[in-house]
Amino acid sequence: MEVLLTKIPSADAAVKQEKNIAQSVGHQEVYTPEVRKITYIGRKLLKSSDLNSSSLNHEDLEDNKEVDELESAKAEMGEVKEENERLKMMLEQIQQDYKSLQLRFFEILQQGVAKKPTDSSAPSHNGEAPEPELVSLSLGRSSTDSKKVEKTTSSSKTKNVPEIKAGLTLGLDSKFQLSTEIVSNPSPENSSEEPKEDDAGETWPPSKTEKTTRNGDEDQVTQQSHVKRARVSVRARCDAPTMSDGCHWRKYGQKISKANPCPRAYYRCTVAPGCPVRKQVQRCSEDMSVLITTYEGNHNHPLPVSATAMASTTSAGASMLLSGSSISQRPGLSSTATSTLTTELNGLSFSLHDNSRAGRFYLSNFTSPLFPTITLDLTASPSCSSNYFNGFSTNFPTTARFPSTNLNFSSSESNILPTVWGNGYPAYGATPYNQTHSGNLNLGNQQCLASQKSLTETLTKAITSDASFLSVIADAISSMVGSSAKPGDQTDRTVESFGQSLMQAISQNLLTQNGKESSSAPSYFQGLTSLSAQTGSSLQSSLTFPIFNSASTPASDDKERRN
DNA sequence: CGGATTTGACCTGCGC
DNA sequence: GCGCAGGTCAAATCCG
Repeated sequence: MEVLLTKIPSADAAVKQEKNIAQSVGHQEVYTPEVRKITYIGRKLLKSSDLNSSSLNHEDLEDNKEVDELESAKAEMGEVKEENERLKMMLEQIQQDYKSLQLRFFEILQQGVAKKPTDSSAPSHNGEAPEPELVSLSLGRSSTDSKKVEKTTSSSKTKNVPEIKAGLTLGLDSKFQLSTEIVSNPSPENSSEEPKEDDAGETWPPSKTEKTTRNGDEDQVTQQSHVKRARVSVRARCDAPTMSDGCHWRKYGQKISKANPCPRAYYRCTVAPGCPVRKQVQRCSEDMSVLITTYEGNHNHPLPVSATAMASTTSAGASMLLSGSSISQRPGLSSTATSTLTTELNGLSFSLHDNSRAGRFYLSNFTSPLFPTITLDLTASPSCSSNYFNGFSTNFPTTARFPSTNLNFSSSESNILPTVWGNGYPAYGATPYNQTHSGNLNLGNQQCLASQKSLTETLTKAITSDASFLSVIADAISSMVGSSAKPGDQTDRTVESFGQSLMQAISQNLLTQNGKESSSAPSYFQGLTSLSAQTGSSLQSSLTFPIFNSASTPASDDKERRN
């Protein structure tokens, strides 16, 4: 009987320990092999205790064994607890770093755009252009490269060079040229619903109908919403007449603009009647292989799966743009000198440029100056990266009212995206861009060149072959930009951990957008996972990236070129 | 025959 | 007020 009395409490203790382990582990959300081991031991003890309770003829040796196992289990439990504490502290540290970095990022942004109110006030009287902002967030591009681009851009144009307040380009240094122009009107407050426009069904632009049906006050409101409407542009190398974005479009007009000899086609979303979303498609005058697509408006209907990625991209881009605009209007912030902040994250160079004195201007030359435009530039080739800036800068309207933000997702692999967004049209693998693949990975750290190249390739593939990933990046940046900044934070590690912040934001957006979908993860995502794992981010491996492949491709390109 | 595209006309905003 | 440019409309046309 004594044996039974001693064994039963030990079994109870094992059960209690197992429960405690489960509770503590569940609370910490950390499941280590040690925990599983202890749990297994506890179950084992409980099982043996049940057996012993039924048969009272076991020896004391077995009892001593169990006691020893229990002791060891207790010791392991203590270790696990300590490890959990360490992990918890690490998590807190990472969160603090992320927050501080985010705050620092916004400080830099605000410093970059703070000069705008003081500068734009005086020159506006002289008819000069208000200075748009260009926030530069460069992936895989060293600061010197960025400066070089800026230098070439600014040097090539000395007259009509409005200043850039701040530049944010997210690019992989490469020769691959892909960019798209998306126009979207979702201001943060209007992105979900735009009663005045979307509810009306047909609203873009509302000038005609509203003028006849609304009074003056409503016109003011309309004008305000009109001003609020943001455009997101994406430039892409594409031989197809239009870029596949998953939606169905109907062409309703075509015009030849003054600045671009290539005709501009106007499309209207026909997925649902009354959808206010329009898009403009125009080829780059400098490089006919570059297709510039401009989206504007919010879909008032459920989107096909293949169209959600681009829609989220436009929405995120527009949100980012509008967020930046609001920041730029903050008063009381002193201007800062041109600065370039660069950090290297696992071989990727994150550059933050403040071009407040760089004297550059970035605005789409074919989008109306009435609309704030964000350009997602995935190109870095001579014709559409540096020349892209030059070309636009020379054609910028001098009365631009809104800042333009450029996101440069450059890639050296020029053959990736066209095969995806170009509806399987022949890729640009034969172009010289491919030959400059690794030579332009100017990441600033020769020691990590191999890993840099591999990571750059991974990200490049992800960005260029899948617009969903692009949207994730846009969302990530949007979330970072859209957050409120708090002054007075530490500045030492902010730049250094900026890349971590970005990657965390990307990871979070990845999980948010794709976490519930399951499919085989693309190879580039595996690379991203490893990249993110090294930066303290957590990624899951079961993500899916829908590819644009179902959109209509109006066969009007030849006819357009005829005109 | 129905849907999509073309294309000239028209509207609107802006600068001079 | 006029001219210009961007954007849209709608009849004509094309195409599967």
